[in-house]
Amino acid sequence: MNLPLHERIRTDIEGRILSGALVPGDKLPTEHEFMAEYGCARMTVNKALSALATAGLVDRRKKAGSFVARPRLHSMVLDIPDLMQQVLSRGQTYRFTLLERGIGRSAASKIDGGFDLGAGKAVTLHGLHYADDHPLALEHRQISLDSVPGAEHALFDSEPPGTWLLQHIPWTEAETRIAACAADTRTASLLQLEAGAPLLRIERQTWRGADRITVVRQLFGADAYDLSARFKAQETAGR
Amino acid sequence: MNLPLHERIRTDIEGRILSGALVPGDKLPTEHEFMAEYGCARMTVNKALSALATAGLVDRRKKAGSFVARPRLHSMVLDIPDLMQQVLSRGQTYRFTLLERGIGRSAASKIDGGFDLGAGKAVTLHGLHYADDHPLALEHRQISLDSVPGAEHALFDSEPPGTWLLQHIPWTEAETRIAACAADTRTASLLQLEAGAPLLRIERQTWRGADRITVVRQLFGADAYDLSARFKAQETAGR
DNA sequence: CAGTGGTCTAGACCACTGA
DNA sequence: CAGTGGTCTAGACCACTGA
Repeated sequence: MNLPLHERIRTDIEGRILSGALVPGDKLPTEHEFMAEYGCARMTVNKALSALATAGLVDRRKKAGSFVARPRLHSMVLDIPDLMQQVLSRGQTYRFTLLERGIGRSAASKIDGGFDLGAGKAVTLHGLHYADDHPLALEHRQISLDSVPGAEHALFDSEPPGTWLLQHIPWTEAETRIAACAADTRTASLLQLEAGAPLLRIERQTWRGADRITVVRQLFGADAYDLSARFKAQETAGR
Repeated sequence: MNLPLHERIRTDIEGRILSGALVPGDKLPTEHEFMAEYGCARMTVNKALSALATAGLVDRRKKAGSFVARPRLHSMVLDIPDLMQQVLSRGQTYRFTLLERGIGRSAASKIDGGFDLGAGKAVTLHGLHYADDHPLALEHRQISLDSVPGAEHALFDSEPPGTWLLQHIPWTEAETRIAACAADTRTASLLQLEAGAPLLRIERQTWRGADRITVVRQLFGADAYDLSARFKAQETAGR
């Protein structure tokens, strides 16, 4: 427990805020006052306060000073591990089966839900994820061949398309939508459920810079999956 | 567009990584080499590289140097706006109706799903969120009276419990689970759906430090709600 | 105008860890 | 052992913005 000084200053101030000794809106001492309090250079105080500002715990305004920020509660970190990894880490066997595969204009077999690969050519894939030989999720995916030419001849037999993509094309941005829906008869039979059974639907589009990489929709049986997210309040409130 | 120097160095290096000019595993120049390249002090280079390390784009190892990090893809930022705010921002009217309210040991009417307020006393609330007088979500919530004594006499008529809590007890940590389920007959009738209709189920527990604040389960009709998350790849990969 | 934070410098000492 | 990043100092100049 021999933290650097700027970390100790940071956690010290953080403690005053989280304990409620300082409440949102309260003014913090100035950097010069902290310098005197901790007997250190201003850069060291600045590093601690800047980190707290980046973390969203503190608002800093020139001339006015630094203030305890009002909590922002509009985002949380959602853990979405790779499906194959997650199944394996539970000690189950994992398998992916490709049901269907086609190549064409991406608009032709568009995945509904508002996501869109644009006008170029794309590979369209339908497949099933299995955990311990029980169907876990039905996947419908398009991969842009403009952005990922290598997808044209990839087999997707040993690893599922999502895992393959991660290793070939790191993405820089993704958008995810999560909803519930009822299974149609075809989906129900593939997932070994009854028609109308509730499904968790996850749709995601990913980009690399301005290039659209892939659009995917995954359907999970209600008992098969849940998402879990753990969030420490201000750590991602930076923007 | 007159960024400070450390920001320009940062975005410059970031550009080399995102464009693919530098790939994961590549060694970056040392701080001294960057000093020469940009003609600045080492602290300025250090600030840029430290920010990239915090963002997860770069791994830094003493003696060895700085390297382009392998992408980590296991978390994304999920926007979960306040329900009342979201309804109002769509231009709809919002209303919350309390159906039931009780006080007792929190264990007695525990919300299933693994979340738990512990042994203390708690207020239990059942209520309905309405958008434009149409039921949007059924909420079942417990609030710890040890952590939030003021909840005992709060009315929850003008604002829903979640909004009330945000303004009284800022939380520091939350865990969320998301799943699909089928509506039982009582839930279906309250949400004006048919029994067995698919629902999106969101369960959340929040803490303030070590204190458990609240456990909530919200059930949304499949058409009524979806979650959306947008994620820029490495920005939250800090941990 | 004057106080505040934002940035930058040119050094310094050190811990760590790979060669 | 030697190179690297981690930290810290004691200054400096400046832009911003509230009084």
